[in-house]
Amino acid sequence: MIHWLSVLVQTPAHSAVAGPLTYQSELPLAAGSLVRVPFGTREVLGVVWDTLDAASLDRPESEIRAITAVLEGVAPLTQAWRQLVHFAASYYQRSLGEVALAALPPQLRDLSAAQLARRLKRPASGATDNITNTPDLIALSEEQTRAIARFDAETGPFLLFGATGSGKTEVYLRCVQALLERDATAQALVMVPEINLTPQLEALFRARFAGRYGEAAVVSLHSGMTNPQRLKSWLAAHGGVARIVLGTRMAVLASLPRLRLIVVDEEHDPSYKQQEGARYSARDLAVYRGRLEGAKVLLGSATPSLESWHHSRPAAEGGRYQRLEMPSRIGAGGTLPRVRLVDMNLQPKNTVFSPQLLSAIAERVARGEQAMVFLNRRGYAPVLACSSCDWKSECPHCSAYRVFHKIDRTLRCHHCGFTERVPRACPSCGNVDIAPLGRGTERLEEHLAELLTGVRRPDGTALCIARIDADTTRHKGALEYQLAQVHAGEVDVLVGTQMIAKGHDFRRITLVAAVNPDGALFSADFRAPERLFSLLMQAAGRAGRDAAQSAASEMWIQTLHPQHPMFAALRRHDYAAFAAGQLREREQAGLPPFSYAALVRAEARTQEVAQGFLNAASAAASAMEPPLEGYAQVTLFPAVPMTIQRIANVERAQMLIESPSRAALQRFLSAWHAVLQATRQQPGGKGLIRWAVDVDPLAI
DNA sequence: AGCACGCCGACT
DNA sequence: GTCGGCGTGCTC
Repeated sequence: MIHWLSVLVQTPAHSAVAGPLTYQSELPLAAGSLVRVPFGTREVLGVVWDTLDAASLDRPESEIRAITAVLEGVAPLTQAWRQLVHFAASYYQRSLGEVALAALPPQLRDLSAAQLARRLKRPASGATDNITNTPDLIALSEEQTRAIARFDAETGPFLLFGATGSGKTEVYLRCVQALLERDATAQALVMVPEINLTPQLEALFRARFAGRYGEAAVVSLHSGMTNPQRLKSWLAAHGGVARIVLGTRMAVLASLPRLRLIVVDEEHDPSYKQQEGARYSARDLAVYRGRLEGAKVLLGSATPSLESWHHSRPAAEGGRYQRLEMPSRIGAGGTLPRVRLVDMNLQPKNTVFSPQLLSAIAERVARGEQAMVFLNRRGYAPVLACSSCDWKSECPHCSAYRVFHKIDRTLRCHHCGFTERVPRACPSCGNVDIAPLGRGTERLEEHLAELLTGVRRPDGTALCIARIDADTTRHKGALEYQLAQVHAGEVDVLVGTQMIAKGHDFRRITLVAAVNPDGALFSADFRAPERLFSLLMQAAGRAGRDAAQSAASEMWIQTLHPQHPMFAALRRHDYAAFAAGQLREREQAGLPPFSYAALVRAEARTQEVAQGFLNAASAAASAMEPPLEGYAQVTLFPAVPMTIQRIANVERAQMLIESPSRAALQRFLSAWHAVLQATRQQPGGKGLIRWAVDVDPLAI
């Protein structure tokens, strides 16, 4: 007997074969089964999406090919997982096949059925050496106890609003622990924003749970792992062996048949939004998945996203999340670092380090303490310029300057990667006097070393300055090595980008400084103040984590706008006041979370083609009779060049679509999809390289 | 997206 | 005479 199946394969987002494909099989196969199918000249991995009856076939039976193999030994994916994939694909306007296949480990796609069978035969190493000691637990603070009690009693979703150092991680651990003890098969998913943060998280969870549940019970899932490791973790999660899955945003789509708890740490972090392919928000999908699968969702942050904060307002005002508050730092009487603003208007122009800040740093070093200096710009100088003509180090392929990296004397484009040796003389006029403009971490480190020469540690030895950014941590293990040096006290002053602001616990740092954060204050991006506030709060949180020192720790901010209301809120560590102000502004301006937005992006050789395509698709939508679903409730703006207009010789344009109704925006986008696709075939789409929709974009 | 087919320049 | 450049077109 022949069985007809609809099967998802990895089809391109906007091609003609975006939907499930029809295959035949001699064996009946359940939805969710993994199969290998012939596809053109290749054989690819497929997910059985549905079973079909002969009457509903949309093409002649003779044209339908048979599946090649079934991946036996891998249980079919659950209905809940398929529903999640369906939601993600439709909400973010991508094909089912793209989302489903991207959620599976890459090696599963590459391995033939026979190879996989061989892999599965290998016994899982580290057989569960059960029933060892439970580590001694430290006493919880009153705030932690209360948060956990409410978490147990209520259904959520929860927003754990906890100051840096208030012990959010311990709350996650206890919530996971309670779940695993209560339910012998339950699984928990714990997400962090960055790969860098997974090793320390894994160590923590292992120490707490491996003794009782075995080494195999804790697995990680992130893109920094090798393909065999990822496959192994994925299979452990899919098979229910892994009880705790730790990972980055991609983990939200992992197969977890017994999922009962999802933790999203640092939920405000922009890294949770995927920036290519299916541009999903792992935080938002976590909330959706929790509701779908009956898993509790716990979002945690000291500076929540305004969206989550708004959702956690009192239920009487329409809030949907339960807010759990932990305002106090553990130990040291709960003191948060003192925030000091330096008015740079009172300094000579182009001062990098004010004398006050310098002497404060020197003082700390002399006392044997550590200081940390932030600048969100790597390299030596963002631009190199000729002093006699108007030559600047523009990238020939992008509308951006190439950054001067002194260490290897190169000009590097941070967008397309184009790298050249620094020219000896100005390429335009031959003048040999070409000079760096502005400063990055490399130059900051150099400058600081000059300014602090002569400063000694308590033992009389010279001070040591180190830098941590994407350039110094390119090699595997480099970050860990550098962090260890800081922890060991070999480093007195640490210079770096936001990489060092996130998550790492530095016990002896008592001073944190942001030397030039002003750029974000008046940025065109409406989320810039939110990001800056969060970054500065997080940075401040690095200072004085050691209870004995936190009373004396300081956060220094040099700014030309000391009267800006954001700094007033920061000074009081008053996120609530800052958020209230921002939300008021957003409401008045009709911005998220009070409206919903999507962007359509287009790429072409010329700006005219890219914008022309978008405007043509927009015009086509407005000419539809009857109007497209939801059209009356959306606003389409004219196409504009993107902030970085050209990258790698590709011109980029975008169009904003806005609506007060999320549902209307959704309906419109799905209806408009076909119009966009048709526009591409018409003269208006000639020369278009690609287009894509970004729902709930981070920046507009 | 792959991977074919298809039609024009510099190599053994 | 081939190897190979990437332009267009298809994949149940």
